[in-house]
Amino acid sequence: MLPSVTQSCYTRGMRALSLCNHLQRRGSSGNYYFRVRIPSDILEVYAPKKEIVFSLKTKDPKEAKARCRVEAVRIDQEFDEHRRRLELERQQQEQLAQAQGVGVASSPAAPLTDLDSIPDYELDRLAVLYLHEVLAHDEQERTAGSSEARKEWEENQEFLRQLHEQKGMPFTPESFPTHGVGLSPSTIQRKRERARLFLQAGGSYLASGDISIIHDRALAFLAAHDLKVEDQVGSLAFRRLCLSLIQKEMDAQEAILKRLDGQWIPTPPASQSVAYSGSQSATAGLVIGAPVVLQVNGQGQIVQAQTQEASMIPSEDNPCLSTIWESYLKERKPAPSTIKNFEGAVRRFIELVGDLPVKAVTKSHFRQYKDALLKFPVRLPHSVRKKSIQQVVAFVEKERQKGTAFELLNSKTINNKYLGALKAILAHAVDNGFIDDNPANQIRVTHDADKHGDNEPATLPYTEEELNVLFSSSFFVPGQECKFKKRMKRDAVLDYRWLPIVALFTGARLEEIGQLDVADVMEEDGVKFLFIHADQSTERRLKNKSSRRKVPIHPRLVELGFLEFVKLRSKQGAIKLFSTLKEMGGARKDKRTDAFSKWWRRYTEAIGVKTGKQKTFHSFRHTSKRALRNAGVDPSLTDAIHGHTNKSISAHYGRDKDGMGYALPVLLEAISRATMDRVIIHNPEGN
DNA sequence: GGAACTCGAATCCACGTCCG
DNA sequence: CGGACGTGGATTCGAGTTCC
Repeated sequence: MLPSVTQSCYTRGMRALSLCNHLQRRGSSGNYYFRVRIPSDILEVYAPKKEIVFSLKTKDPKEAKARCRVEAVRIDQEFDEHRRRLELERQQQEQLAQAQGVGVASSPAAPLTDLDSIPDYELDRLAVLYLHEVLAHDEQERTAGSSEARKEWEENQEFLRQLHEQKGMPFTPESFPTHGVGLSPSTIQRKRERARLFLQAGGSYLASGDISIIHDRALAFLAAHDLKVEDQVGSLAFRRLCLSLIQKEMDAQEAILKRLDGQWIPTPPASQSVAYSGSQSATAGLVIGAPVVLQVNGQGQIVQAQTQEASMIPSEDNPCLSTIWESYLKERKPAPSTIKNFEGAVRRFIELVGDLPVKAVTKSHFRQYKDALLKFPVRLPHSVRKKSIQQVVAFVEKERQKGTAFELLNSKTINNKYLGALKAILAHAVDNGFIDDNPANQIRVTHDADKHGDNEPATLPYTEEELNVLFSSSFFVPGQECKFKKRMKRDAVLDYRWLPIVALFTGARLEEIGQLDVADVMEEDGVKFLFIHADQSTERRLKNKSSRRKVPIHPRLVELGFLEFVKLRSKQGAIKLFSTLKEMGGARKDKRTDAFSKWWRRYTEAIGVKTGKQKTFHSFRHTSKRALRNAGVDPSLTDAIHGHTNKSISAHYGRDKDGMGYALPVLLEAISRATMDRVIIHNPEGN
C-alpha cells in the first residue's frame, strides 16, 4: 500500500516542479506567458497576489519553452530566497522575544547604511559570510529535511489517516522526524537543475559585468544583516559586492552539486559579521581627500577618471544634480505627472554623466545626452526598462542588426521632456546662484517635419457621418443589446453615454467634464450653465487659469434630458455628476477619466470610426471649435466657451467676479448657433 | 519661438470572469 | 484546471496650451 502513496506524492511533487508546466499562450497576440501559483508558505510575501504571470515575449513555442525553463529556475530561486529570509526573520523574532521575556516586539527600522564607507575587506568578509549561509542552509535541509520533504511527509500521514478511517482502524499519526530525513527526490532534482543552470550562466554574467542575476538576492542578504542600502544600488561598492556574490554563489552551487553526487563538502565557517548600522565609518573622510576622483554613473560603472578640480568637489556651494533636483521639487511643487516626467529625464541624465556637482556640468554633457536620446526607443521593452541609457542604446543597436525595428523618441519629446526638464532644473540652479549660465541652453534637436508632415494636424474633428455612426450604435440606442454594456451597471452606461454628448455640445476637455460636481450645474440670468473651475477642497486642477469658465448648456443637451440626468444624480445623493468614474492614484491622482478614455478608444475602434491617432476623444473639442467657426461665431466667444486665452490685453478688462468676459446670454446665443442638427442622438435615459 | 508645464492616448500587464 | 476575453491600473509618450 505504502509504495503507491509515496508514488502519488512523488508524482504530485514532480508535477509542481516540472519546468515547462508554467507555459501558457494568451490573448490574440499569441505570445507565450509564464504563469505560476505562489506557494502557500510564502504567500504573505506577494500578498495580495496569488500567482505570478508575465509575458515571455515570444510567439515561438521552442523559444518560449527555453525561456520558461530559465524563468522557472529563477522564480524557484526567488521563492527559496523568500523562504530563507522568512525563516531568518522568524528566528530573529523568536530570539528577541526570548530575550525580552514577553511578546514579540517590532524591531526598529535599520538606519540607512553608507555602503561606500564600508572598507573593502569588510565587503570581502560579507561575501564569505554569504557562501557560508548558502551552504549552511543546504546542510540544514539535508539533516532536518527540506520543506518539500516535510510537506510530502504530512501528505503521506494524511493519506494514511484517511485510509485507516475508511477501514475503521485506529491510526496514530507520527510526528515529522527532525533528523536524518534528508532531501526528497523532487528537491534533489530541483537543486541539481538550479545548480547546473547557475553554473552555466554565472560565468557569462561575471564576464559581462551584469549583476541583475544577483541584485535582489544581494539586497535581501544585506537587509538580513541590518544593512539597508536600497538607495545605493548604483554605487560602486554595491556593484563590487554583487560581482563577488555571483562568484560565491557559483562556488556554493558547485559544492552543492558535489554534495548531490555523494561527496562530503564541509560548510566553511562564518566570517565574523560587523555591525555597520549607523553608516558613518571612520574611513569615510578619506575619499574626499583623494587626489583622483572617479565618476561613477547610475550603473556603478566608472565613466571617467580625472584629476580633482574645484568644480568636481561637491560642496554646499556646489551641490550635486540630485540635490538641485530635490530643491527644485521643494520650491516649485510641480503637478504629480510633471514630477514623473522630470524624474525619468533626470535619472537618465545622471545615469549617463553621473551625479555631477552642478558646476561640473558642461554643454558637452548635454550633447552626449541628446545623442543618446536620439537613439532611444519609445515604450521600452520590459526587459530593458531598468537598464541604463547606454545599455538600452546598445540593446537597440543589437536588435536592429538582427532586423528588429524600433520607433525612436520624437524630437519634440526629446526637446520638451528630456532636455526641457534638465533645462528647467538647471535654470533653478542659476536662479539660486550656484552657476552663472545654464549649460543646457541652446541644446536641442532640430525638428523633423517629416514625422507628421508639415501641416498635418495631430487631432482631427469628427465628421458628421462619423458622429452619426458613433451615436447610433447599439450602445447609444436604449433598448438594444450591446456587448459594450454587458458588464456595465445602468449608472455606468448613463455616464458613458453622457460624457461624449456633453463633450460634443460644450467642447470641453474630457477631464474637465469628468470631474464636474452635481453642484457645478448652475443657473444665472436665466441661463443654465456648467461651471468649470479649480477647487482647492478636492485638489482639482485645471490645465491653466483661463480654463476657468462658465459654459452655457446647449439647448440640444436640454432636449436630450441632461437636466433630468443631473436631477437623478442629485436625488441619488451623488457629489460627482459622473458618479461611476473612479479617482486614480499615484501620478494620475485626481484623474477620473482614464478608464473611460480607454473604453472610448476601444469602442470607436470596434465600430470603425477611429483611424490612427487623429480621431480621439479630443476630436470632440475640435468638432465643437469647427462647428462654432462655421456658424460664424466670433473667435473670442469661442475661446471663452472653450477656455482658451484671448491674447488681447483689453480682453482682461470688463470681466465679472468670476473672470468671465461675456454675459451668459451672449455665450448661450453663440453656442446655440452650432446646432449640430444633422447629428442624430438618442435620449441616453432608458436601459 | 522657446520654456514650462498639463493632459489625453497608448501600451503593458494584472486580474476577474466565463466557458469548455 | 486551462485558456480566452474583458476591464482597469500603472506607466510612458507626445500633443496641446499658456506665458514670456
